[in-house]
Amino acid sequence: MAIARPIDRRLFFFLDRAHTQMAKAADNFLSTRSGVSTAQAAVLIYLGYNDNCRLSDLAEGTGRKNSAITGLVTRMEKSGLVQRDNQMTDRRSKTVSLTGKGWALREDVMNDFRDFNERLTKGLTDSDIETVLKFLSIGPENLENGIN
Amino acid sequence: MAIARPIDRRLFFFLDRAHTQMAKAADNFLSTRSGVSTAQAAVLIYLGYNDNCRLSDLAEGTGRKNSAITGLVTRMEKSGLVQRDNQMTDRRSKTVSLTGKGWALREDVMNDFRDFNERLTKGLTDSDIETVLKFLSIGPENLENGIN
DNA sequence: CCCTAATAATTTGCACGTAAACTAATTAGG
DNA sequence: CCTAATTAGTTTACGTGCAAATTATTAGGG
Repeated sequence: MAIARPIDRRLFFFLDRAHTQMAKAADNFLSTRSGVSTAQAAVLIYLGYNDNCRLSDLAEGTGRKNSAITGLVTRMEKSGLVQRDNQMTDRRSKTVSLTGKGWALREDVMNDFRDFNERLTKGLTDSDIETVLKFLSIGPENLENGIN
Repeated sequence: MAIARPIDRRLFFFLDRAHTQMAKAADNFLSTRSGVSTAQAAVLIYLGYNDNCRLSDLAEGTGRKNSAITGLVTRMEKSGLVQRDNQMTDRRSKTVSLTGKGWALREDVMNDFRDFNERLTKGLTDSDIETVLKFLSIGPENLENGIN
């Protein structure tokens, strides 16, 4: 019943709520501006750096599973932001690339992110930010390994 | 094109990826143990402190909308963890309470969280954790206000 | 007292994620 | 060369969230 550091207890609740609410806030921020979701924004950003990559690369790069990417890319294809193409060298795989519309929207999204990041880091020093980054990046590696 | 602090750029990516992956890790951690999702775990925890509350209170307390709670509670009711009851004083509202099975599972979940928090904070000092908490709690308030 | 406001919960339609099963194409080993 | 394993992508079934519309009940103002 007694817990060594009471701070530990709070951390989960903050994480759970922050996880839901920051995602909501980010989604809200973007959708009232560029009119795109965070998930789709991440795709736009990634493709800007890795245009014409395979679907699997996009999944890997954005931290999603292939099945999630299938639906995501399909929706974005329908709104004319990206396009699928068959790869000649390997007929199993397909590539994704930004359309003109996709490139244009990516510009807006990048600017939105700059604003969003400014709000996000307001009141935090560079050193604080490093700590947060350390925390955020600790999650995936450290947590998954201990479980399997 | 030139960005003042390159650290700002990374923050979004880390946030997006961390958001997805930590939730996944937490879900994984819990489901391979107590066999419950993070969303349902949050309900168990909350009800432990506020048993027999209204559905709206549960929504408020867990940071979700009523419509999300309706489905969540329905699923948990089906697995026998909680139960709905009509409130006599106000026939519009219903209350939720933990069943015996729900109380038992909550115990496990509390222990899982303790372990999870330990992994989560490994390598961070108390001061680091305070910074992270500051960051996590900055989100909701600061972000939403600037938009509306 | 009645008609309108507000409130509690639900329903509907959509976005987004997973896991697991499946199809099709490629690669590796006997 | 042919079969077995692997890989790429999709499909299916489901959990979880939102916003907006709907239903039922309560509360409040004329």
